[in-house]
Amino acid sequence: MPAAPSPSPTPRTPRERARAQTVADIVRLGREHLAVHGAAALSLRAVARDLGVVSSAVYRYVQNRDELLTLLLIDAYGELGDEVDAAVGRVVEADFAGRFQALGRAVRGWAIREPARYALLFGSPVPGYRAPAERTTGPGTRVIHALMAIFDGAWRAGVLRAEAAAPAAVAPVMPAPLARDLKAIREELGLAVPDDFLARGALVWTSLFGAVSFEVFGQYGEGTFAARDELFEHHLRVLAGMAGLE
Amino acid sequence: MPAAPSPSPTPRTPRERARAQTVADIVRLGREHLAVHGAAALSLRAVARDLGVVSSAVYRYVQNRDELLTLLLIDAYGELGDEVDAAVGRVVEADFAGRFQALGRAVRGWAIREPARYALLFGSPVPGYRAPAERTTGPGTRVIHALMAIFDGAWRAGVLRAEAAAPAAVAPVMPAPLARDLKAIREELGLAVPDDFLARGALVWTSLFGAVSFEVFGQYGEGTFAARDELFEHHLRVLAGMAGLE
DNA sequence: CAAAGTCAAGAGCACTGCTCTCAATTGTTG
DNA sequence: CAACAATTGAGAGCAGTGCTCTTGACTTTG
Repeated sequence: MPAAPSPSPTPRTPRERARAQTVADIVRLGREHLAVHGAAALSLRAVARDLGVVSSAVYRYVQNRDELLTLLLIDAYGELGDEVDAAVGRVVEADFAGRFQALGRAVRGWAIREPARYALLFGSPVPGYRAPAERTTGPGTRVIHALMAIFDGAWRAGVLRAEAAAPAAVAPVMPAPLARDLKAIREELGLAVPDDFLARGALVWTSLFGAVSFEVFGQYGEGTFAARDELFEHHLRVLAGMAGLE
Repeated sequence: MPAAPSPSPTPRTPRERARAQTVADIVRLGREHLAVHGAAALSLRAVARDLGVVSSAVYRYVQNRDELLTLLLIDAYGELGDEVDAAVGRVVEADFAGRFQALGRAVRGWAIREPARYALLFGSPVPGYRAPAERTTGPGTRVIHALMAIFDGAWRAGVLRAEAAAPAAVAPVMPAPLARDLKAIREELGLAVPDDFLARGALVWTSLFGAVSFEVFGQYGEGTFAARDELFEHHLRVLAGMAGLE
């Protein structure tokens, strides 16, 4: 049973230390392969070769290819979350629009710098691979939490434009099932923003990643949109306005 | 040289007819495999087995795995484009908001019904595979063209809310490089909508696919948003408002 | 110091994409 | 209609993949 012992937060024995180091090396090499060749081309044998070890040996440290993918998933979520948090933290707390822009730029910057890892997180799911929710939901929700914290802070500060949320006939009332979802989310995250802003926040969230994905995955046509930076900045402004910021 | 003769719009000789039929069978089987197992798991050998033929035989009809992917790409783009066109056409031409909603619902409906094929079109690119632009841009631009036609029609009809495009300080002036891109797009598609609406149309485009991708790729959390239909309808309304429709 | 635990290596299975050769079939043409 | 040529399918084979199992050696621990 080569499975790693579950309760090993800090390696104590020298053996555990060596083992943790080897696993870390495997993740590092896997990250490099992932960045260069993409997720579907991630090969345990190639990692083993780079590690200077025969292929079967890595199965001592990693259960299978899927578990390595999970480790890389967590690793990538962590790095993205760190960069987003750092970027947001660099803007003064009261500047909600500025924080939102910083978040958006951080996501886009990381995605462009790490297209393969971004694809692993937000692209089409790897066939046959199902991310274990209990290990990935935590790191995977940091960005949306940061985004919602900005919107919620703006609401509490009273700087969300009420007119933005319900201009003209844009349904100010939520259907019951959706209102239930929004209520659960608001309670779980300890938010105060009302339904329409919350739902708009979700749309801003998906729209942000939609714009980034289009750029990273090459969905924009060849000739169209050479001014990617300016286009994204424009989108950020419009999205901020859609959320009621600024 | 087993490559198919380029100019073969309509097969004339019996051999060409049989050949075209075999290629069609391969695409059909490939589509089924794609729908069930996903793009990365698409196996020429498996298709050959289903075709009742040895693996090397299919190379007589399809150059390699990548070309089969290209055929499936075109096939999927075509089907999505057909469904979108049909859905839009079912709404009276003057009802621009209705046409937009129909387009959005058609995209989402097809994506949910065909997640693997949707992932092939709009998910992370298949590693090592580069879609040949000369064969895929045509079928691949039908949705955005349909979307832009709706916005342009609304503009020409004078029903785009001008206030939506430039509320308060939301940059009414475009940076020069972006303005150049927008000008080129407007001229190529024969549009009349001004810059800000055009850029917002692009954002609506990416946002629509962002929302659909989140849903299809399972990016929403487990418990969150059980009311997917209502959420999407809300998003459609907000996006329509963002574009200035309605 | 010996037992227990851990490890790397190698062989092997089933699968993949793809190439090449060879024989047979098939359609076309003199 | 028969001969020819193009086309096709089969099979072997190469290099790669994930993964399992056994074997022998090594390290840590009681």
